[in-house]
Amino acid sequence: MSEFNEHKQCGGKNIEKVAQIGAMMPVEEEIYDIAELFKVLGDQTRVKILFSLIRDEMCVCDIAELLEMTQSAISHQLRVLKQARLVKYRREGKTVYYSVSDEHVATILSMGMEHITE
Amino acid sequence: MSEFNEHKQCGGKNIEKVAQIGAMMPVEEEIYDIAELFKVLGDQTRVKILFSLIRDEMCVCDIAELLEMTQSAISHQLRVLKQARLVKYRREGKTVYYSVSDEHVATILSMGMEHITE
DNA sequence: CTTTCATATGAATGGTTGTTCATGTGTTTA
DNA sequence: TAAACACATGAACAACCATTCATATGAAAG
Repeated sequence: MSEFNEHKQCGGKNIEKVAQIGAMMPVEEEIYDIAELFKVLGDQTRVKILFSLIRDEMCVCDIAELLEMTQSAISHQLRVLKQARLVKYRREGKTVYYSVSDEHVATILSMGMEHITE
Repeated sequence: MSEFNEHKQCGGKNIEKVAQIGAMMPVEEEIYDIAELFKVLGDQTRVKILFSLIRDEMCVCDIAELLEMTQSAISHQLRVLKQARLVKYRREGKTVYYSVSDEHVATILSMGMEHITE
């Protein structure tokens, strides 16, 4: 029990436990992808954009007006969200309408909302 | 002199829609907190730590050994996770054991895992 | 008390990132 | 055709961040 859990210069005797938990760890690529996903969600502007698009699709300049930011800044962030497959778009003439890629996005955001309100 | 009204046609047509969606937006403080939460989750090292602690509590040097990183780096990241209330700790002599603060953490991580595997 | 061990922390640094500015692309209209 | 419009994009810059290094707590053992 505890006599096999003693430390010796930081890391001598918990080899079993470390190996066991290490075996359950997702592979490096999955870790990378998950961190990248949350990194994309870790920005106020992008969170605001997603909360907007959850309600209804919107064109770029309407998002810019809503968030009181430049069209360029919004466009840059939409690119990041698009690359993370969090939003999709459709073209209608000069206008491009963005929307969340699926209902999964709303779920993740509401999980975040739940965590901060407790 | 609104620099946000540069796009005349687009901004003019959708005033109602913009106002409507703006009214449904979470307040600034909630947006900030949600973005901060995801920012904490947006790092490979912290994701690995959380995936480890989901299985069982662990002391700092075991985490360092598992992830093949220095004790200092792990300690710094545990501080970030602790401030975000994602992990808790208990002291036992010289050793400090960390664990996830609640089962909510596993839910958020599995949501991320779901999104990247499609 | 002194030493050793586990962990915490401050400072420095190299790398990353969000916004701005200027410009480019593609579409519609005059 | 040319002009106007909606959006995209490259470069630059300041702000931020994760790790390293050195050092500081704090607890148990000698």
